[in-house]
Amino acid sequence: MSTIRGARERARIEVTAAIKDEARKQLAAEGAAKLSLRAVARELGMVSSALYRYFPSRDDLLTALIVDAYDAVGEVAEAAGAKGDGRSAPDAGRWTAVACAVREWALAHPHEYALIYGSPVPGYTAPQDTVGPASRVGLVLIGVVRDAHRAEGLAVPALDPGLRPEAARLAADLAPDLPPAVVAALVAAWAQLFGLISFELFGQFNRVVEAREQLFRHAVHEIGRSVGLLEGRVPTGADGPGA
Amino acid sequence: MSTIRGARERARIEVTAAIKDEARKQLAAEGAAKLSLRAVARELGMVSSALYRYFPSRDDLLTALIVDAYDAVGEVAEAAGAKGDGRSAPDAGRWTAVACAVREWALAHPHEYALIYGSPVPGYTAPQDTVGPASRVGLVLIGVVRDAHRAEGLAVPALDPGLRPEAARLAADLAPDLPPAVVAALVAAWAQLFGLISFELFGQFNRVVEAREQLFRHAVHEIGRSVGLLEGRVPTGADGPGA
DNA sequence: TGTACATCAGTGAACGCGCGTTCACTGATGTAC
DNA sequence: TGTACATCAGTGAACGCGCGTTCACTGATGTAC
Repeated sequence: MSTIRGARERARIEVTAAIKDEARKQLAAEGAAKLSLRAVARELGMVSSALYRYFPSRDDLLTALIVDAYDAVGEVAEAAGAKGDGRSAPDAGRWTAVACAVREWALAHPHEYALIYGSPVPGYTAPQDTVGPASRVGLVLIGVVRDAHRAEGLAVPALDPGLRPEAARLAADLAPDLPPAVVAALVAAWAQLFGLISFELFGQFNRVVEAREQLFRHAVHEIGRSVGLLEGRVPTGADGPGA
Repeated sequence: MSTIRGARERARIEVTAAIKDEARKQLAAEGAAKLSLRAVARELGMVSSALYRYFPSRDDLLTALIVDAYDAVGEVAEAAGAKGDGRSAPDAGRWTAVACAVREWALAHPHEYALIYGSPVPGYTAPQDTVGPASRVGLVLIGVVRDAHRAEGLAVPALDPGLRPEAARLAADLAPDLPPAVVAALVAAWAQLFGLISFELFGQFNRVVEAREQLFRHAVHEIGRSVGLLEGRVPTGADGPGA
């Protein structure tokens, strides 16, 4: 029924995809601010007004790209988080695997990464459609920690009393089954993880850091510890004793 | 001698400053990608070609704004780092003070922050002039940790063997007087700190985190611990025992 | 199966806009004698 | 102090460009009888 509805519908799906692909190419070449409907149409051999059959405006095309990007990185994170799923797996390893998967996706798609985790596009405000896809990576991180908690493999971190109400609120919203201290630490960890990726991608590590993957893995491992994940081995080598 | 050289020179300095101020205003209104020489000139009651007496091109104006922004946040960080300077001060407190100062500057100047710590402006490559100013915040953080180290108030963190060569290289480049493990942790901490600020500023915390300053302070305190700074009190409240 | 009509993808011209940069110029400010 | 010349900030017109969006249109694809 809804599978194949005829040439018209199939053509529409294909052309829509072609427009998004070409737009992604231009994103990679010029950045989001310079993404232009006319240039996309030109490259596809269409006339610019034809695109309006597919996207009512430039902003809607941007929104579609943003949703796709969130979904792409979310999928990659979910796949990495699923490997060796369940409580038998070493959770510190899964945590690192998810972080590394996100980083690798970002390195492979720097402009799509910038689109969703960089400075907001001026004059553009993300509509409601983006919030679901935007949360996928976060949910994977929560999932890893939840599994560790269920397996009693979590050392609940200390919680600053001043942060207690906010931590309780965050936990109620995001993961009622986890200790508030863990959820608060998770939210911070989430931001810190993307901070490492953004600094690498946006050039702040240029002429400073060389062994970027190693530094990343090490830092991610430490961040994992900050949310309570117990000692695993860092894949690049052995650990010394902790503080 | 070099102080006052006549009306022409003074006028030049004033007009240059006025151009940068107006450009900063437009940055705040529209973002870096849409910064336009013509709009700046228009707002100043000049003709667009007149700006070429002051900046040889749009990119040079952008560079000047970038340098100014790095200098502004660097100055703020240095001031916060200098308060209670020397080894008698509680270094964890200074660490937090520097981080909070940077965050507050960022909240007050979101577009200037985005200009230097957000996604790179497409088609623009930062010239050499920016590297000095760009390193000021990092140097302040190194300074705080160095003072702690001199006062023997530093718990040198464990170093993953796989990271040892990179850590040694980083230490040689950035702070030969500090243990390599500390320098590697510092570089990661630097990125993580800005990750927290960027997530807040770029909207990732919208509808998620409410008590942002508290979460920030807490996370910064933990990051300070990850580089080896010893227990201080978090200004917002008391700490529980560590892991 | 065949015809009449509806749908809709794509066209091409046009609207009105803003941009960075160049160039020959005017006229005020500064300098040397 | 006064004159001749050099410097240089700012003008105004122009160049060539690209943009998002609208609109009346053509012609192919799909639908109902």
